Amino acid sequence: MPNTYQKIPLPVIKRLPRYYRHIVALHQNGVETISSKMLAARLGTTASQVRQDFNCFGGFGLQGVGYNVQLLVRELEKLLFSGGELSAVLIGAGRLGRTMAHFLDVQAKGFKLVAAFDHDPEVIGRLLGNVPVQHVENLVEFCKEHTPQIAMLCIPEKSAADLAPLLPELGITGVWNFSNYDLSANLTGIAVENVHIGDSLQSLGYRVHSPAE
Amino acid sequence: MPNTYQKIPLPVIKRLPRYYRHIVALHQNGVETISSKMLAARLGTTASQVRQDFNCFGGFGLQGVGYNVQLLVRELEKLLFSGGELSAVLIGAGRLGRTMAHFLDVQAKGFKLVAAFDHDPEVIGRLLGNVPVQHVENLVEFCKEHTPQIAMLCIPEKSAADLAPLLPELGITGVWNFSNYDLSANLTGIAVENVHIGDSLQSLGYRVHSPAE
DNA sequence: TAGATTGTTAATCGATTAACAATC
DNA sequence: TAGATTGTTAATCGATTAACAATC
Repeated sequence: MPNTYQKIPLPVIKRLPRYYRHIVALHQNGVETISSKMLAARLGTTASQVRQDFNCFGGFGLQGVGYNVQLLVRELEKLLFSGGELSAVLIGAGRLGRTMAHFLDVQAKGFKLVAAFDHDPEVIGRLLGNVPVQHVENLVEFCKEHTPQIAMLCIPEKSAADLAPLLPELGITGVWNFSNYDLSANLTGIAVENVHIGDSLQSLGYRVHSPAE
Repeated sequence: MPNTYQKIPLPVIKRLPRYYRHIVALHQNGVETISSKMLAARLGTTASQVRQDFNCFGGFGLQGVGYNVQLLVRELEKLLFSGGELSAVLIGAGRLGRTMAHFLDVQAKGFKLVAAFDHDPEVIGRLLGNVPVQHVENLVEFCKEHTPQIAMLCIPEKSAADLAPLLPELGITGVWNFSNYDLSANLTGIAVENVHIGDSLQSLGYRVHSPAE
């Protein structure tokens, strides 16, 4: 089916988790049907955007009626979680890395921590969940054997820059990047999600300081 | 000077920390001058964008020559850090909260952790840096007395929803929000920076799963 | 002076919002 | 049938990119 495919804009994809959270909440409150207008009001957006977004995936709604909440839950779960559990390796088991690995493993749905790596003897051997931190020199062999899909990068910029070119060879298909190194530009065929908490905080500082608006 | 003011677009503000990082690196490498073209290449963006962005703050460059790196460092530091150190309180001293408070206090420039609050007896009394976790019932009084500027929200969605309307009264001018509750819509006059790590991970999952692109 | 590169205006692109015919 | 609300096309808005005159 060539040319049938329609690219989903990234902004839409990034809104999916938020839709999902709100729809699940509605479902738990026993709401059975919701209009784009009411959903938009909850989310602080416009009814147009809700309809446009849902229609990227092919109209879940019923004209004159609205959206069936249960169906919406199912469709969003299909979008977000079908395809099975994703296995993740942590690279950099410092404080931030350990916290994020715990988050992924325990609080997030659809992900599993399968290994953790560091070069600091202080943290090697330490347990994250039931995964022990290994020396990073084992990383290549581990990936060859277990083919994890996700790499969590919680290492300094310099180390990330060194590691980046290796990622495709390791078979990694998604990177959750907490390092300052900007991966997006340098990788193709690998999904990258950058979480630059330092930048985030700095930009907040600017806005608090600046007289503007 | 009415109407002279020109609003800086949020996307530009969010790029400032990244410019700053790269410019500092150049400065440390002894680079004295850089053109928008070369800087853009480093950043993976366009020369046009670099020039447009810098010109929001009034041309730091010299036609025919480029940008003086040292001057750029100074100007960006003026933008990002002038106005003095910002004091921050942590609300929610769980694992994520403690990690982020540590980051803000120790790794980030221009911020200082001055208090931490929770309601869990398990963590109350515990030290973060040299700040002990207090019971959250002390929050209002603490803010009245010490007027911290930043609140770090590391609490569940429900608690954040309850807390949100209080923030203006507390004199908070910036929120670094790690809760799922979407503050942006509900606050005016307070800068909000949302870090939705759960959403971030979920959207990565979608992109890894989806056949697209 | 000639070459380079900025500051700034104009053109393009994409995302958001509005409008409305289709239809439950 | 009338009212409501979607799916979808059109209009608007803002951000990014391109172009070029100003000027070092």
